[in-house]
Amino acid sequence: MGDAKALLMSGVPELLILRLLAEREMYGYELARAVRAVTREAISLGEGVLYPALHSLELSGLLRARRRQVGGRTRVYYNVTAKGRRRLEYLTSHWRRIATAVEAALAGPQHA
Amino acid sequence: MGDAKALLMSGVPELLILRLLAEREMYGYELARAVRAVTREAISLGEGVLYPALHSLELSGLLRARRRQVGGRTRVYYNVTAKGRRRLEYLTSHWRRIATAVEAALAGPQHA
DNA sequence: GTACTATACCTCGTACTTCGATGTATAGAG
DNA sequence: CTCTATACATCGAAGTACGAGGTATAGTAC
Repeated sequence: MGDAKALLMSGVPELLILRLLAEREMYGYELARAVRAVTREAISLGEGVLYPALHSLELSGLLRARRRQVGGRTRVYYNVTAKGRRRLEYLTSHWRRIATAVEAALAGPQHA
Repeated sequence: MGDAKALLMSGVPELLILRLLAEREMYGYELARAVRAVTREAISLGEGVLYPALHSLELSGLLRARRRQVGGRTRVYYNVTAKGRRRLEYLTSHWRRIATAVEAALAGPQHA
C-alpha cells in the first residue's frame, strides 16, 4: 500500500478497514461481516482481499495485531495505530475530494 | 477494460472519459483539459492513462474514433457508441452504489 | 534564427490493487 | 457423520494506473 500516493486508485478496501477498526478492535472474519453490514451488502471484501490487506497494513505500522484463543479457535484482533489514524484521515479527505470531483462530472459539464 | 466486471476497482478514468464524451465529441488533449476543468483540478488524467484508455475503449467498441487535420496538427476525435452509453449507465450506477456505501461507512457504524 | 512553450499524439515498463480459487482446521447442528 | 459456519491463510492471474520518455508541429519572445 503505497504509503502516501494513491492518486486515483480506489483504495476503498484500505479505507473501510481503517475506518471500521478505528471504531473498535475486531478480528478478520468479524471485520468482513461488519463491512457487509455497514454497506448493506453493497461491498463485500473477499478473503483474498481482506487478509493480505490486513497483513500489509500491519507491516506498514498502520495496524497492530494481537492473537487470542477463543473457544478453540485462533482469532487475530487488529487495532489502529496513531500512524494508522493519520493515514485514515488522509484517505478520507482524499476520498471526499475524488468523490466530489466525480459527482461534478456526472452532474454535467455545464457546471465547469 | 473488463467488459462488465469492475467490482470495486475505481474505473474512474473510464467513467469520466465516457461521461464527458457522451456530452460532446472531443479529441484527447481537449478531453484532458475538460477533465481538469469539470473536476476543478481535483482529477488530472495523465497522458499515460488517457491515451491507452481511449484506445482500449475504442477496441471494445465503446468509442468511435475519427482523425482530422486541423492547422497542420492531427487530432483524433472520439464519440460514444450505443454500447458505450450502456456501459456509461452501468458505470454510473455502480459508482453511486459504491460511493453511497463508502459514505455510510465513513458516517459511522452506528447506522449499521 | 532560435529557444521556449503549448499543442497533439503515442508507447513502454513498472507497480499496485483486487479477484477468484484453493487450502487448512475447529466447532456445532442435524 | 456430514454439512455449515467460523477462522485463518496464500497463490497466481488479471486489471488499472502511473511516470517517464519519445515524436512532431505551431506560435511567441528574444
